[in-house]
Amino acid sequence: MRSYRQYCAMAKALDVVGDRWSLLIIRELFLRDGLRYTDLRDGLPGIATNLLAHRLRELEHAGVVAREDAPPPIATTLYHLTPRGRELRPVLRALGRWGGPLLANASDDDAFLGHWLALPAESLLRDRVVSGPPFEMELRADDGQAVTVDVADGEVQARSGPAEHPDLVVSGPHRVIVRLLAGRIDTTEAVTAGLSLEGNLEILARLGPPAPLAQSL
Amino acid sequence: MRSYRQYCAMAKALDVVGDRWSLLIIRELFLRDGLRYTDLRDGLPGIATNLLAHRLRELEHAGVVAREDAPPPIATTLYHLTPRGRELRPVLRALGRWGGPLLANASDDDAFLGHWLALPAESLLRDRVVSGPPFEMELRADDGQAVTVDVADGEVQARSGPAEHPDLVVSGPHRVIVRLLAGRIDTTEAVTAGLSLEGNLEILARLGPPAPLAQSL
DNA sequence: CGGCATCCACAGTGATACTG
DNA sequence: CAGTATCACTGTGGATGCCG
Repeated sequence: MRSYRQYCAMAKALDVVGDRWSLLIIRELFLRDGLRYTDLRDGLPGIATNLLAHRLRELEHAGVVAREDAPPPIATTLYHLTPRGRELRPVLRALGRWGGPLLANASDDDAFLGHWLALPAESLLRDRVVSGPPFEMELRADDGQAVTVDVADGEVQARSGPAEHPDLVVSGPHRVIVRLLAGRIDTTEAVTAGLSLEGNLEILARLGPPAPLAQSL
Repeated sequence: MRSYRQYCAMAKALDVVGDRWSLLIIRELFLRDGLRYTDLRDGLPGIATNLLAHRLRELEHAGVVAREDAPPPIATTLYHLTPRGRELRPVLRALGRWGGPLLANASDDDAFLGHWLALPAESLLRDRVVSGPPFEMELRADDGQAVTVDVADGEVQARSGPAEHPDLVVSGPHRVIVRLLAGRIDTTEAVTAGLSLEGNLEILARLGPPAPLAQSL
């Protein structure tokens, strides 16, 4: 993208991350750091491969992304966020919160990947019982990809991958999972809509209330 | 912009505000709400007029911007942010904070407009003496445009336009003003670099410390 | 003058094919 | 696996024209 050529912090930021696909590439690296080129491509349905290669070079040059020649057993290069790139987290979170309500009128044939569930999980859930025992929840979308949500000490952290000892496993259509996370439906309605809940259901009461914006999901 | 077609809140947000110029148009409406078309164009150096018209229609359709037929004396239409548009504030702030350090290596011929000073003023300044008396500071960049900074009760608010009874007037080259706001230079250095400070200098000590990111300005 | 629409040259984008 | 090459297409920037 050509520069805006404005002495303004926002314009300068957009000069770096305002290109089409750039922030979504960074989203993927946030969700699962240390990705191969093909993993990135698979995580970005719709991107053209030449464009991904071009963006990665731009972001690397801007100091947001770093490539690493993977350690011996693997013969590939891995893409990481630099510390400077990780400072984009507030930008991603603000965008995600603002965009949440727009999911309500999403198209049925929008692409979806299970590891994306980590985003609404972290942005919509709160631990209401700070003194409660830690617990682990596994979200499993229809594509089989699992996300682990760790709740402890008032903090909610989500990461890609299955849980070791989940107290609760939530699996089913991704749109139902997201609406449950947003508090738009309760567990009864979720089960009716095709969700499967296995484990300790009571821990769900500990989560929430969802952020106000989530109400429109 | 064509949609990313991903069931992801970030992608949906970028479908709406990810187009080139869109977030900068919203920046202008944040800084000075109720703008005429030409005011908007003048506040966005480099934009093509047809593109501005196109973006405004898209943003209006998305519910971010609303147009208003101005009240009788004036015969023009004014552009506003809707409540939904004003919810983009966290996005703009996060972007501005991240982009701040990039101003350090800005080009000398980057465009600048005085009312943009409201952005670094709000993002970099803090009122350290919550119990202190309110005061007013006027920033006046080289283009003559003034920004008023109101400090009271631990809050810092900046708005476009001159101050009624400024306790301090800061005028000079915009890059020097920004570096002073960021705490990269002190008043002595600022004056050496061409800044003029008129009024009560001691109130500057009440402002700051600047956010960590600002240190690289 | 404010608020666009039209036109054009060019840069960015997307789909597919191909290569080391 | 990790890209590069090609090419049709679309978006962008700049200039200019139009109309109340």
